[in-house]
Amino acid sequence: MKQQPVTLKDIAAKLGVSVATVSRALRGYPDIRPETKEAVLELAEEMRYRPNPLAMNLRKNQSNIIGLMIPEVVHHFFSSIIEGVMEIAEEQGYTVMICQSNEDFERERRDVGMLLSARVDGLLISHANSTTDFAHLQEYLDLGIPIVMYDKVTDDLDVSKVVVDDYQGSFQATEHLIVQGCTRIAHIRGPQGVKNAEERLEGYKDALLKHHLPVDEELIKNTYRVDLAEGATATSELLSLPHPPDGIYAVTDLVALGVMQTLRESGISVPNQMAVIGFSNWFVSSVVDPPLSTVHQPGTEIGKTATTMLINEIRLGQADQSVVHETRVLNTRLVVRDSSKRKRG
Amino acid sequence: MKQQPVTLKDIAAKLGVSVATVSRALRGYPDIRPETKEAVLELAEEMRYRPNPLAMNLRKNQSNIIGLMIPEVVHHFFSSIIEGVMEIAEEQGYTVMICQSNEDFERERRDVGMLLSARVDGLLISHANSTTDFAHLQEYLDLGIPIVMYDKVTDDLDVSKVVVDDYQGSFQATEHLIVQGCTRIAHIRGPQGVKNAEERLEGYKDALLKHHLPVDEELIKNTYRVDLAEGATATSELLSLPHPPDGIYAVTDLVALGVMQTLRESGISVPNQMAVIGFSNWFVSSVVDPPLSTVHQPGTEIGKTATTMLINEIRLGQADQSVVHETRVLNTRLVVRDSSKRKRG
DNA sequence: GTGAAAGCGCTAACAT
DNA sequence: ATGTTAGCGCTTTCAC
Repeated sequence: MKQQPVTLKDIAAKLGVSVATVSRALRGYPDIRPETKEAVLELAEEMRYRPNPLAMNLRKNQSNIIGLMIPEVVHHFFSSIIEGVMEIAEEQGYTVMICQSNEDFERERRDVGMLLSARVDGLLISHANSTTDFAHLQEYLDLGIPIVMYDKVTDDLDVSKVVVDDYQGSFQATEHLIVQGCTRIAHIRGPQGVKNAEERLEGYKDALLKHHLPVDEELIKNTYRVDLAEGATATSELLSLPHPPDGIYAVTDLVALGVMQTLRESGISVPNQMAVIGFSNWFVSSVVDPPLSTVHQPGTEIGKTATTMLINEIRLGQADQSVVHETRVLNTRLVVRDSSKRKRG
Repeated sequence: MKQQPVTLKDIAAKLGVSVATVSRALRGYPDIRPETKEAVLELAEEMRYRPNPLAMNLRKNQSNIIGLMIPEVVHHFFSSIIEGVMEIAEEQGYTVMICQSNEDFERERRDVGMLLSARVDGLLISHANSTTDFAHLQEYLDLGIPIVMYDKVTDDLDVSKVVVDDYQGSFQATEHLIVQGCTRIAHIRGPQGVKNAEERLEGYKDALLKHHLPVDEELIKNTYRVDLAEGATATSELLSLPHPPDGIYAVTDLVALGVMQTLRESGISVPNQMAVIGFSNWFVSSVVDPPLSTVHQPGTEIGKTATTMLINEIRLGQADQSVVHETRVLNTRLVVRDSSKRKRG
């Protein structure tokens, strides 16, 4: 009932030649008689021969699989990264094995181990917010398996990295609010110890300093899960301050949406009473009312760049050549929409 | 520099036993001396042995890989399906290889072939809107590789399927608008020949008929790419009708968002002048203003169900047992938000 | 120019 | 209870 896939042996048998000859013909090996080659190619085509990657890879001791650790699949920013990764991987003959950490360190460690067991040739990872110990990744490096970190990276590991310029993006977002006339700008920040959250905080502070505005710790709110609800809570707290802000810069669009919902419920008009800006440029930001200003992070580009770098390192490693790690910083782009656009005067 | 992964041979050598013994100890084979077993287990742990799946799979002639064809990765509905698929796959020891068809038939055919070459044990597919020829899938069936279709399915193939009850969801959405007092309800429909688009159209028509409302072809608009812009265009056309509708039911939320944008620009108030409802329940629908009523499609459940069914068929096939194909219809759920909620009276 | 044989890491008869 | 052998499909010496 279930027909077996065609193997080299099948072709060899039908042609009365050896398996080796068929193999050589198929991979365009030089020392082969043209007629033989042609006969093989023709029969292979006719029998719909497909090389068995498991056998090939076992032989070469490689899998042609790239592991991708991603915090959340259902998330515009991350799914656009996946898209970029897949595009390059497919183009280069690699397949992608995706695992979702859900921002959970234990799960990350388990899945990273699973990918190692699956013999991935390289790993792309944005680590969970809760990750502080990188021993599970060091294990890869000890085995000579390259890692490229993207988005959430750490200085603790000597690997190549792809990040966006969080500091610059954050600086621009804050400065934009200042230019719009805001003088008390709150920042709802990301989790402590997470690099890009820290950089965004720095960019925010430096923009204030540049414009001789005070950095008021009262106006800096923390998040932990970085979600809608935390944006809402932080906003309520900010509104109940004796001297509330006139602008809010949220660490990510989702949080900014929570901000906007609470403002709407509180009858505060955006942008005139309160200017709002987010970070990431999710699709949803463009369709809410008022459309949310934000900082665009080039998700697909991050995915493409990281994958290109990783495959490059994989190939260098296979050729026993030395690799030089590098950190690529991609530019963000300020996207001004109505939520921060004050009328002139 | 690059240390080789530990193999059974390494363990056997260190322990002075044969490879077979080590293999047996590791897989809990009965006929083995407790001391031997313990020694093996201990050393394997110490040496951080990980079985090479390529070797095991080559032996068993299976890959433990599930192929997943998905129209678009960056799409809330589809990424939640991916999440469901990954959850079950990981739980069952399978890995997922994802390919994106981008609604392009040629790309779908190519990628389906690539997955076949990668020797996937089974295939999950939502076919592209443009797919009418299913020979590339029949090839799987001929090879005894199970397929489960989800979301976009066809009657042309004898395989298991997972769909949502588009007809019922559509009927409910339309009836809801009628109950809210709409008497001229437009439908912006999905592409011709695509099954779920046709079913939604039927549900719409039948709801009108049930309530003795005429089906006016003028009020049925087509889409091809099913995007924001088409929703906007269709709305403009509907508004310029001599007798415009008082409710719009769009085939999917994205289209409904285009509808809402155009209505806002035209100064038409939602829901009172025009009630709007979409389909799919994207995350974005809950955060727009007014929040968009819609029909929830359980994406994660679709992914989980389809994967469970597929793995089941894979295992039955491996055990040479017969499989019975079935079609699972998951219920949709009407989500009423402000875009369709008319004031009483 | 082509065949024979070894081996990638593992499992499963078949021996002992 | 353990070792020996063969083989999964493929590539790559080494012969001839």
